[in-house]
Amino acid sequence: MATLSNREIADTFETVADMLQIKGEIIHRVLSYRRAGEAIRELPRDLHMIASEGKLTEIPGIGDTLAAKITEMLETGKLEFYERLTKEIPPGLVAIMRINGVGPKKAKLFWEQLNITTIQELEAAAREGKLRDLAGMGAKSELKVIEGIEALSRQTGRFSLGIALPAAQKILDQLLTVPGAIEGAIAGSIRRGKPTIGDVDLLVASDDATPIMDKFVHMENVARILGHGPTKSSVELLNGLQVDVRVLEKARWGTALNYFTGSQAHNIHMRELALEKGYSLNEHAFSPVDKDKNIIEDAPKILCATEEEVYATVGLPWIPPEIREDSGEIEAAKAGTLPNLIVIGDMQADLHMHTTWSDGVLSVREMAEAAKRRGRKYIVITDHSRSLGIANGLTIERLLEQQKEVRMVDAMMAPDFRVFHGTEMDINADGGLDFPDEILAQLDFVIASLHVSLRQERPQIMQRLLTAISNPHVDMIGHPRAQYIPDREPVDADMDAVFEAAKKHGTVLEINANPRRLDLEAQYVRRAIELGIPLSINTDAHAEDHMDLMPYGILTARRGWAEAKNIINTWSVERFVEWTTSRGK
DNA sequence: GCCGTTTTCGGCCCGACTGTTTTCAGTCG
Repeated sequence: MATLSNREIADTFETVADMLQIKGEIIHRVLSYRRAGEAIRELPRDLHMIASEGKLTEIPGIGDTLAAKITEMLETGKLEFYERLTKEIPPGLVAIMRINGVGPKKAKLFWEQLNITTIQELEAAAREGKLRDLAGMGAKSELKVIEGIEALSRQTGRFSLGIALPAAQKILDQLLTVPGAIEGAIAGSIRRGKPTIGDVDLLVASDDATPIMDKFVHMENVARILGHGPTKSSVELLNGLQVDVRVLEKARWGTALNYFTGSQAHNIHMRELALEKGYSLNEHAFSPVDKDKNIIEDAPKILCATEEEVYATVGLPWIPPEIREDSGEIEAAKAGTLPNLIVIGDMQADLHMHTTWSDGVLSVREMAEAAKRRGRKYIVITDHSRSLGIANGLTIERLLEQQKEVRMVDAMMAPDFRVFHGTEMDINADGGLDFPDEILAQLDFVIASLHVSLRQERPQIMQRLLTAISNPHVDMIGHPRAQYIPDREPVDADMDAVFEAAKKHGTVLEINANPRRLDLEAQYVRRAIELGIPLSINTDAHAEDHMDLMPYGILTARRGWAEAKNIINTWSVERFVEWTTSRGK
């Protein structure tokens, strides 16, 4: 039977939303499909499982109608409603809407007036000058379409947080050198710690926007100016990254930072709360409204210089940016049950790293000292195992040889700092583990990870993962979904079953802090915590500077509502030793 | 199409910028 993944169903709903919008459906119906698509995309559980429990309508944004459509897709592999729509609206128009500056109205215009249904046809028409005479179009709009198509072909999709965050900081630092710039912040999805970034949102407080905007659009790495207004400008950088800058007065910093941090869903919820309190909220201020929700012009507005004031005005405590997704954080804030999210200072240890014994660039001693400089109290050396030839994986003989060196370094650095010996053992393609139990029993901490044959079918992947999770010597699964951002999709794993097994065997699941991984992702972190599964945040460092990637792991954990108590490497070394010992080492 | 200590019907967040317009529609976030 045809089976669809959460992602394919989310894609279908979002495509349906676009098609309905081209049709001119009322926007709220369109948004329902779009919101449902987003909700499904972020779901930590398989829709099959939720459907079999009859709980589809418990997903926020899914009612009876959409639940029935999900069920239809799960059972038949397709959606009749979508099939019908494709006969009415050419699917190519959905792709045309991805061009910057082209929305549903223009897509429909090009289609109805010129019978254009693909990006290729649109580009040809634009180059022949056929678009400029259409109603509402002109020579400039025609040029924008061409530029938009060129930009689209350059685009490599979303950027990883590890690329976007440093780039954003660099630009912000430049803008803050402009005289009159008082304060700056990175807002948007970077501030919320999302693993992939669509565009960069920067905020600068100043009484004079002009010089800041000028500096911004004339930076040397700007490929194209997308907009240049008095308070807001946008550019596309040479690497394709889009950056937006807003300049505002310091007195409105709180509302602005809150608004531009998002998420959009969180903002909408905040504005609804504001209306309940008798105010219209925007990025500038709270404005008193009458009972028809019209702004009372001469009534004094409330300006907020800090985010704390914004939340206080709607009767809430400040909510950390990482959980502003309208996924329960506002309800938790109301109830006084916001989590006490983990911070970098809670981290006592790094349990996953590599040395020159396999594919790292520093010795055991050098890694230990690098970790100590960063305030860690203990580490585990976990080089690759024998089957991973490309990474110079350790044979049993070399592993035991390495253990002597680790013990020596540990003796040198103790008691202030401890170095333990472990492995990052491959879970082989045939489902076997790369070291026998009697060898694993001699190690302090055992990670098992998937590195090869990642495109296997779900039954093979699950057999491998469950073998590793249930082995009594395996303490942790490294980067459990084996994704690589943005190029490689995660393995096809049944995460419900992974969680069930991890819970049963007390096996730790890793939050790999490398920004190319960030695996587990936040929605799975949150689910694992709900189920009481121990987690760990590690850098997987292959060099000294990789140890500085820990904050990315912290961001991901915070997005998953993690507190220090959920993360085992916040433990003292004594507790860690006690725990590994209790696991039969 | 969703949702409900204001509602099972009637609501559903808000503004900046652009390009085409003579006062605003479309797009984006």
